[in-house]
Amino acid sequence: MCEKLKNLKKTEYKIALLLSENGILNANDLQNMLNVDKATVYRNLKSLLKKKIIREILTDEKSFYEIDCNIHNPIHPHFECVKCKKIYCLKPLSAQDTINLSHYTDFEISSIEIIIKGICNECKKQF
Amino acid sequence: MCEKLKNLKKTEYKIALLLSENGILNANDLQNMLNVDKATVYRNLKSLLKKKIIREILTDEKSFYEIDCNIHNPIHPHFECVKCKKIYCLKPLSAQDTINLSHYTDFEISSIEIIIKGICNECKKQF
DNA sequence: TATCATAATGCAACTCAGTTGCAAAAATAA
DNA sequence: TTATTTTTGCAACTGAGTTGCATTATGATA
Repeated sequence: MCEKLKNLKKTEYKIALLLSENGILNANDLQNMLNVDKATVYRNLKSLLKKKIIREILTDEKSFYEIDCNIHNPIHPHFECVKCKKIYCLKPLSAQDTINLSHYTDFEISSIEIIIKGICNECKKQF
Repeated sequence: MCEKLKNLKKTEYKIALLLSENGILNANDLQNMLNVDKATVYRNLKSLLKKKIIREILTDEKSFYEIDCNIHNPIHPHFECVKCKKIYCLKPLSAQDTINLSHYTDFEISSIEIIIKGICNECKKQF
């Protein structure tokens, strides 16, 4: 359990816990699991994002969320299957693969997101 | 001018040209520049995407598009300023920075998108 | 415990990017 | 020219995410 997760409000904490246990989820998943209004889900997701407790992964249609405890869940690329729309978390990049951001001095960088698109193994079999 | 751009339909071609000349644009930009209905813009963008003539960059609120002529516009990371929402094209990764995708054998990869978020120089000055 | 202030929630209405059905217009074929 | 196919405009729709507001829950304070 991450230090970060202490001192959260009730619903924030529940969301953080669900994401810790289930990996990557979208707002609708969370709404169903928590049985609360979608406005409540989105409001809590926003405050968790602001506190940098969760990360957002944008896809074609909706956003997904995952916990941001660097030790337990280091930053990693995501794979989006264009057929089934499922999101897969990929292995974190190895040290030598890590992108060198030091050229980009014109920007104050706060986050990086690598999205790889294609077709997953399951869908490859089916089509 | 890319080979790819030959044999396009009229509106497809106009969009491809605008993107070649202007870099990165969104659907609304294109609608205004072309003076056509937004449905037409989106339909043409979709077919250009399918033909792999343009690339799509997803951001928080809307998508942006850029031409996909590998020589003239190689794949590169994008920077999204969280303040002004502007999208910047960054220098392509150097050879040693290029991500090694060979581990990800469970997936048939078709595209990669690296989005870096933060605050751009302009906004840094202002706030 | 009762009272007050503040924060969190539910609900409904809204926004806005993107999609879709359909009829009209344009392009192409015959 | 006429017939067929493709593209467009329009208007209505979809669905993710937001917002205003009244209600409920929480927490502080006396």
